[in-house]
Amino acid sequence: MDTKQAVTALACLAQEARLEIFRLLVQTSPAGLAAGEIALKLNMPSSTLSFHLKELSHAGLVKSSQSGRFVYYSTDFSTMNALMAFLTENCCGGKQDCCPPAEAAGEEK
Amino acid sequence: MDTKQAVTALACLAQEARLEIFRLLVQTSPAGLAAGEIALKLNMPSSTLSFHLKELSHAGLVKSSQSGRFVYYSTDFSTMNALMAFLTENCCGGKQDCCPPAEAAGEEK
DNA sequence: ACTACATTTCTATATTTATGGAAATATAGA
DNA sequence: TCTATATTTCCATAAATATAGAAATGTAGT
Repeated sequence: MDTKQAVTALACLAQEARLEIFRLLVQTSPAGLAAGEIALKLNMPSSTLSFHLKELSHAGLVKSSQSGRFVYYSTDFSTMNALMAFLTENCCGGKQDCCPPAEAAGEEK
Repeated sequence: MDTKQAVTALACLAQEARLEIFRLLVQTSPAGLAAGEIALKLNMPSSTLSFHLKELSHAGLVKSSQSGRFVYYSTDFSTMNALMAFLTENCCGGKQDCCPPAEAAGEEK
């Protein structure tokens, strides 16, 4: 992931409505939710939701699949993964400090 | 860190100029740099830089300390830490998947 | 106090982004 | 085809954000 992609992904999550949408999809992962269900749960006009879903899709943070009249959205974890790696590397000095995974390997600095 | 703080921090980093500033400060951590040095390195007008530094300060991502006529800026890792924790918890389903052990550079799933 | 330099605030402007109603599009069933 | 429902696109408007020159402020040395 390069800087531009990171900025796009960050900008996507840096918006209350979109962060809510994304968190909801994380919670319901991997099944996902139809657009209408999201709109209902978050009490959001469909056009506004559609706008945000497009942004999230464009940033690669969510993926969609049509099923009949419904469009299901779900988290694309690979992008979130890449974003976390980018931040760890570029914004945490590569230090484990910023990434507390409670790992077993025992490497310490 | 609550949602509002997370959105503020994310919005701060979701801007090319600010991300550059922050990365530069991470690289020069923990010493930090004077505002003028940053402006020089990034070739940025001082007023523009000052605007962005204020944003970063307000988000708690950087801290400053005056020394004579210079104001030194440096990374506040505790906020970045909290942001990473927030993302891991809320946007990665609490899974380790999103928080790779940093040593596996080119690992692909 | 005066000068030099560092940084911030003021100000205006340009640009981007968010919102939501209305219309259009897509899908399925009778 | 007609109708009902799901989702998206179109559009206008409102709001937030970025940029940078000019002026103001702060700090130190003479």
